[in-house]
Amino acid sequence: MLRMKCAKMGFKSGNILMASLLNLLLKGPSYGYSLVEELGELGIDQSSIPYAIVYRLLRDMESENLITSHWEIEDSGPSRRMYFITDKGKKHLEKWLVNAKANLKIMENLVSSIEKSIYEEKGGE
Amino acid sequence: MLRMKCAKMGFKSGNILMASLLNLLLKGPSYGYSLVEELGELGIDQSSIPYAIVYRLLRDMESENLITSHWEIEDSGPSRRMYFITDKGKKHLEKWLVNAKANLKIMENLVSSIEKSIYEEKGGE
DNA sequence: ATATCTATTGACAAATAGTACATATGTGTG
DNA sequence: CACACATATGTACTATTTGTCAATAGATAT
Repeated sequence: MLRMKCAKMGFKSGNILMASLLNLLLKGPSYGYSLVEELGELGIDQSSIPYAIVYRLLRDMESENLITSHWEIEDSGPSRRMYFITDKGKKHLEKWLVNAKANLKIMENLVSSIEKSIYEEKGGE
Repeated sequence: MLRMKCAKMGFKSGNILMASLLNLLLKGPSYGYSLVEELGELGIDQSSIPYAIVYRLLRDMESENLITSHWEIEDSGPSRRMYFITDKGKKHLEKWLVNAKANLKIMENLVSSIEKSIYEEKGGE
């Protein structure tokens, strides 16, 4: 708990960004640039997600065989590296989900414990 | 969102461990070795919390004035560095709480979105 | 004596995240 | 045409954070 230790799931698995990307790719293949925008459409402050970080993460995920890619040459505009989720990626996401749900409960407990402490500390009771 | 970027709260603030420690110190002063055990009593796998990490974090927190400390010489056993939460530490914990609650909602949304995707992917509908 | 428990710390290594810049194609505009 | 701009990816470097290992030291038990 506590640190959402990555080692336990292996490979940057505590990473929420990775889970979000796998989630998007589960809905269909996509590429780096677009994925950042898709995240933005989900109400996430896009400026907080540098492209370089997403690109790197995608490459790391590919080297872990969670996704695969190939070049897609466009008639207009630069080529895109299209990514596809693999079976391993799907399983990984499912495992992440189980872990995340457990972490959520821990966080909820911590939050309510802190709320109680603060209330009591302020002379509630 | 997504990365629970520490920079936003400043100083390792995404750290759940830190919040847990501040929470314990809000209930009363304590010292490193004991704090690890207190965390253990909360059902947390103690082996996942190396002492070195807690000790370091406490020192970092002190250098940020979230806590203060002084040596307490025991009649029996080695001396202990007793930590006390400061007003700044209390305020910090309150701010952390607000942020954590927001992050919880984001995580909940992500989790339910992933659950939905997986369900549909598996031929639910 | 020497092993074990309590208690803290320092030094180093590994993992993760962030910044800054480089590259290249295509489109629109003056 | 020259230039800016949007699309698209990547590399190199830096900084931060986390994890591991060993050292130290007093007290207690065998």
